[in-house]
Amino acid sequence: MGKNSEIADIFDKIADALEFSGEIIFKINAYRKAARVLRELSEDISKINPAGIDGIGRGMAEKIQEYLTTGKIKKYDELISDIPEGLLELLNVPNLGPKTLYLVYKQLGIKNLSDLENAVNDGSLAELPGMGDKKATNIKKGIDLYKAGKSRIPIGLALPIVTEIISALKTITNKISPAGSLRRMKETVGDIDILAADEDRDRILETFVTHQSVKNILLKGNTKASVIVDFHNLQVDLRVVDKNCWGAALVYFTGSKAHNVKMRGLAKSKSLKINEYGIFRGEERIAGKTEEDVYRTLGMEWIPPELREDRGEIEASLTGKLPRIIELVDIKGDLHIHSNYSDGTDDIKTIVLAAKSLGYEYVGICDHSKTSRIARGLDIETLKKRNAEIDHLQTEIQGIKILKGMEVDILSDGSLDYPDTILEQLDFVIAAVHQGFRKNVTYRMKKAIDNPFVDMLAHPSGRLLSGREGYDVNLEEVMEYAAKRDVALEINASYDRLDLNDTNILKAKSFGARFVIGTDAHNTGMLTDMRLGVGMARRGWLTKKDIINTDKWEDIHLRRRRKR
DNA sequence: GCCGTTTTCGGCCCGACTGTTTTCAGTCG
Repeated sequence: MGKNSEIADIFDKIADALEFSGEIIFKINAYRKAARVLRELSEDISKINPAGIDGIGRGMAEKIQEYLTTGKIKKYDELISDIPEGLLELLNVPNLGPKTLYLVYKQLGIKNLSDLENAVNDGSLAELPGMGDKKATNIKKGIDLYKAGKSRIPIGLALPIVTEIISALKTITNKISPAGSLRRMKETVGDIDILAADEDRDRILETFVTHQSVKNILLKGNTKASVIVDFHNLQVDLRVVDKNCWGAALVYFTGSKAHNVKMRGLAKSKSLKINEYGIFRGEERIAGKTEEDVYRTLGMEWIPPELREDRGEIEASLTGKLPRIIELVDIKGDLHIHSNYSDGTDDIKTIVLAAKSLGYEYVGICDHSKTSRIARGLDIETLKKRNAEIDHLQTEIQGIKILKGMEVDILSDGSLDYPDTILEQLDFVIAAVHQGFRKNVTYRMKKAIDNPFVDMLAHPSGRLLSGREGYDVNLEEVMEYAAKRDVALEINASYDRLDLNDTNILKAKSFGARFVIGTDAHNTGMLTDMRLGVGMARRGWLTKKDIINTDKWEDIHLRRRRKR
């Protein structure tokens, strides 16, 4: 939705500028809310009357109209006129907020990231009023996270733009696929690789570099082109190969590097040579048309891209012991969805119908508990009201089971946010840490796991791909504890979380843990993030059996159903 | 800046944590 997100971006930038200038927080929040509303709007804002939408008042409606007619918003231009360009970008540095940014700007004249780094390193930042060594150290950490996060973006953000480009190219050729880390479903991606096979290379390359998302062309030759797209300044490389080389090229460009190195070594041990054009015995090309062909020639089964990290997949393939990893179609329901009873956007009925249209057999409504005030957590009365609504709705809607779940906060002493008598009335409980990230998290999580009504543990590490460190927790200890007590570990499929990630999944699996994949969706559009969670599970070598929401609801071996 | 309307003004965004402080400010979710 082009205009919607363009205007939303400007509103967010206005909010940043206001925050920097010390404006009252309510005005800032009004802009942020309007931005969010615009992003989540299903209609094109240029086609409807913005007045009347919740969160868009007269002022916002006027600014929207102004943008639609003139292409700019005067208020924004005025606000940023005396702020150095790029300065507000530093608000994305974790641990550096608007107040501190204003302080270092006024006192030290800091205008960009390298200024900031210098001020941290030479100690001048630490000497400012209200600052100190620890704050400076935290900002330094923030700078490191910021830099690391900037070079790669979450796969969930990259997928839509890649899908868009690929579908544009599909009008020309059917032989086209993402490659690289995107195809392997890594949690973040740097550059994007796309592979195509076509006779008419010029036409496909030309279509690619003239795609509407392309901001500038880095290079364009006979077989490949590189561009920067107008989305997080992402670099996208397209390579076009001969149809006969498709399989070999796809293996080569999918990687990983470690996987390819081992494959080449294997080929060499059989007196063969493997490259992006095929497998060769001397001068003779003996394979390369399909991926299956390539692997078979080396005595292997085809290996799913998500496993190609040299974590034992080549050995397993050679001995016919590759696991049959989970697929998206195996998922029978989503158990982590927020309704508008807490901080979700959609009402329960909308969610249920969306879940049904995805083919799910059951859907778990899963709102925040009362202590998560900012997320509009439910007090007990509201919870009862919500549950009654679910009961009523179930009489109305057939063909999908609606489950009463809650994402219940683990409090600072490790107790849960509702008494057991309330937890008992729910179909399932996902326990979650939402505050006190540095405070006895290991102890608190274990204590929560001890509660017989806790069935699952939400986003166990707590890290965000956008740059928040996870909880201060001994994750292995918690995962092993949960595995022994039959509490399922969540693979949170929200694009910024992907938590547990692949390495943690592999570790947890070694403890015999069971898993649940949930989207943590806050609107129905986010339900499709399930594919990201499944991707993570596949990277963690999980099969259908490892994941509880691949079973029918009645058959799920739920913690609370155990004999106690 | 938005919202409701018993109020066209006065609420709204609250609590935890950290680090700097000695009573609080900044950041985060």
